[in-house]
Amino acid sequence: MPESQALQIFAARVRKACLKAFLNCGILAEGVLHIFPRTWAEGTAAKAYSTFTVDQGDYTPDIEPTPAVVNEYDAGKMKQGAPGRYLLETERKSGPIHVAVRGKCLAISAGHARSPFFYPFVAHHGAQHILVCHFGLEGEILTVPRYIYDQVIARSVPGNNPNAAKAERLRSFLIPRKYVDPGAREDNSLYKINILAAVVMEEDAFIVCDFARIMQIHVISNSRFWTEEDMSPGSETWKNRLWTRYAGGPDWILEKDDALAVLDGWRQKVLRKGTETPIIDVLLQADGPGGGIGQHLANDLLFGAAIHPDTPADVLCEDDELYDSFREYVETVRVGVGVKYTEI
DNA sequence: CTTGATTCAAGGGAGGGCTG
DNA sequence: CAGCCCTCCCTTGAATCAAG
Repeated sequence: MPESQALQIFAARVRKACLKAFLNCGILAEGVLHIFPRTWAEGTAAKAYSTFTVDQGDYTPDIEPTPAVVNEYDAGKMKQGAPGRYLLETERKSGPIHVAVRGKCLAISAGHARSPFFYPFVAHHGAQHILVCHFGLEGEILTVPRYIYDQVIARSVPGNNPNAAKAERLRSFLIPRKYVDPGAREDNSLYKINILAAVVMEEDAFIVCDFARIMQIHVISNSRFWTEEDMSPGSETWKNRLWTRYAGGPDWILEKDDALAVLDGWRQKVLRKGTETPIIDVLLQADGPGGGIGQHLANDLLFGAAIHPDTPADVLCEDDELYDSFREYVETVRVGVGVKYTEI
């Protein structure tokens, strides 16, 4: 699910569900962060690869001191003293969920946050972690009932890597047969799922999974509690910490003025230096004027703007009328092309 | 030498097509 | 029919190639 609009819709649904829960029960949905190093990629001799990175900030483990039982396979992949090891060794305290999206990246806060708006009289102590997801090729985030989540993570098996020793380290979780859809393949092999991390609530869990193990996750911790402000466009956290791990942005939906400025700057550069790269390829560059909108949305946008994807960038930039029509179309981009808020 | 453009590898499941 | 091979799915970033 590397698509901007799919993430925006997921985020909108989470916010709606949280608001509904608050209106019905008077509390915000709370969750804790689980990580599963046993499912993470480890790269090859020829190519280094790291699924996980962490920004510990000023967090200290004594904030969440309750010891946790560390799974042996997780411990094998994330050794004592490795960055982020504190996320394994102690129990997380639960806290309200906040969600933010920028381009193809999604961020979910979990654990011990207290919104000053909803909890004006509660002491603001404790820690919180934000899980930032970069979905890469085929990663996705799903919502599953908590009782199913508990069954699935209960048992891990060797993954499908042809190297048996490596498969032992790159593990998968076993999906109980009763949850396999009718019509799925009918052989005797195991049904597996790679859950890299999860935000776990009382009745549901958001699971971050990727059969190819190519997506990447980044955890940001803090000693002070996070706020909704931290997860909003323009905040210090938003600008300097939340999204710095992965290339991309400004977001065409949430940071439109900045995105248009980048687009205009890109045009000037093309006019000076010229490039025949097809506009579709330009939009797919994470650092380019598309800011990481993803392949499907880029094609949808060009279709909506009536511009052929293979149009050379200099043809688009040198024609005032063509460029202006494209720019005006970019200004109309909302939560997703062809998707109305009412459908969410 | 610099810059830009292109190629490649990383990952695992699914399904089509072929062979024994 | 089992088993195997091949292709598709699609992004990132390093490596390589090409042009100025």
